[in-house]
Amino acid sequence: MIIFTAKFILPLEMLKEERQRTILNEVELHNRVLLTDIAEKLDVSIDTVRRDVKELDTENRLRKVHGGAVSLGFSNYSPARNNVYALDEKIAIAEKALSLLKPESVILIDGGTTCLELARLLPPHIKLTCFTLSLPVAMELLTKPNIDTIFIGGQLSKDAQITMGANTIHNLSEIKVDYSFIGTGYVDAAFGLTEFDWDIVQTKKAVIKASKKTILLCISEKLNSQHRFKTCDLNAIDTLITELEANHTLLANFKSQEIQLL
Amino acid sequence: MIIFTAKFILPLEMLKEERQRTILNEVELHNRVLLTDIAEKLDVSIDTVRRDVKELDTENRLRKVHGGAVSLGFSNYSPARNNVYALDEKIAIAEKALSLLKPESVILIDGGTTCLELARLLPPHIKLTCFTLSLPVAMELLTKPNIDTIFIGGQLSKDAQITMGANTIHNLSEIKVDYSFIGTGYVDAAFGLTEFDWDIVQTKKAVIKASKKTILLCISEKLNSQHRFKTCDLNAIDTLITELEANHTLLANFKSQEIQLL
DNA sequence: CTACATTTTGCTGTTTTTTGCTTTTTTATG
DNA sequence: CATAAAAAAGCAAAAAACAGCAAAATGTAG
Repeated sequence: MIIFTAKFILPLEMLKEERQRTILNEVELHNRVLLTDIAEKLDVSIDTVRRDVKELDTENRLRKVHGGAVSLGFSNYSPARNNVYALDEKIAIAEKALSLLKPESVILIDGGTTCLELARLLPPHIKLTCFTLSLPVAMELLTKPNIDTIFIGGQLSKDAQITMGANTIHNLSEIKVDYSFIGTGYVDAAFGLTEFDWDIVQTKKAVIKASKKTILLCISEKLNSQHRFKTCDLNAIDTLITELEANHTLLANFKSQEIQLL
Repeated sequence: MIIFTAKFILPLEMLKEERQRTILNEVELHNRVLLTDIAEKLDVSIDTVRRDVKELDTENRLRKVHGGAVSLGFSNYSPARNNVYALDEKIAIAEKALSLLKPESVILIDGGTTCLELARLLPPHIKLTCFTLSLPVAMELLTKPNIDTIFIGGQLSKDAQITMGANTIHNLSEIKVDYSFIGTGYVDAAFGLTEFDWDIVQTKKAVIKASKKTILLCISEKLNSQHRFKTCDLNAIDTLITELEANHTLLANFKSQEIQLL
């Protein structure tokens, strides 16, 4: 494609102010800009744009990066803070899950941040017998006075901080819980639950087998994604809890199945 | 003046920041990613992804592993040990215990603050297979790259933060380790090791039975004290480690026995 | 209106960063 | 120990940033 640019046809001389305003707008709209794009769009040299962006950077109105600029909120993170990804969504899911809990029942809580959130939010008065294979979940459950915690032994995975492997699977084969709350790496209406890791899949299979009912906790962002190893089909799951309303568009694919949406 | 500008079909350029943000999202969403997957998804070379992940790793925003990256997740657990009683003594004991460790051996580490200190001080390079029934010890062992950790399952005690009970004892009956490092509530040259709690005694008995050699870690303050339930006689112990010199007066009673003092 | 200082802008190298490629080394795994 | 995959190291091309300079625009004062 060839663009003909007649420079003198543009009589509107832009003030520096206006230019910078435009750049800021662009950044706030798209979270990022390329210097070259701006230069072309405003028909000024790349150097001018660079100088503008540099100024805006020193004024802390955006952050200049190699090749462009990004909005300040874009890369904001606090390393010290307890930064769980999508924490609000996970809390919403955990709260829905809580409504399923019947006192005196025997449940199993899987690893992962969503399940950990469920463990955190368990009310102190509720009486439960709770199995888990996640170290952080177990730590959390110890703080609940009325929960009897049983840890499923086995080889510990440094990444997932859960026990897995043959011994764990064998131990799981000897129990049967009323409900298990599990997470998954990926879920798809057609392909079911999948994982990145083969060992995790084996463990999750054993968990599902050890459960009368299985409840999947899953933020909507994971819906319609898949990976290498398959845990189970979707119909092995009894209830799917996301942070969305049950009739949300994104859940349409999952609605037809014999699965309870929450 | 007329300017002819030949505009190329840009392959939608991505800023480095955007790429890294995408990688972080993926990691936080699924807990782990493959470098190759990311490279394909973002349509950049594997080297670029590797460099990005390396940067993010040094910034402590994820952990780089062979072939991919994993989320830091909840691994930033550091149980405060500000208020550990007699910490210096316990560190001294743990350091002596370290000298007993042979690479590639299979050991068991009990619960209690002294044993936890031993776990903390394990050097990162040493290769060990390590059993434990203590939640805090297990958490600590997860941070050691070359230690294979196996958690002995069972019912969790809220006080001691270890598994115990029939299931734990049964699980212990099926293993045999080279060394076990145990603590005790009370120890006396004549009465042996005793505890306040009956269940703990049963568990410790099972631990000793599962060990070729048993090493008792014990601060001198506990010497010559006793309580209600008996774990074992002193001669069931192979090595006694205190913070004292082996020829200290307080250890006189223990010297006569067929027990190694350290 | 002119003379002159100041700011802005675009242009010219030069330097730095980024990125993909190749080769070598290391690591994982059977 | 052999094989394959991944990481590391080094290199070169391309893009971007930078520094300096000069033309143009703007402002100011006489």
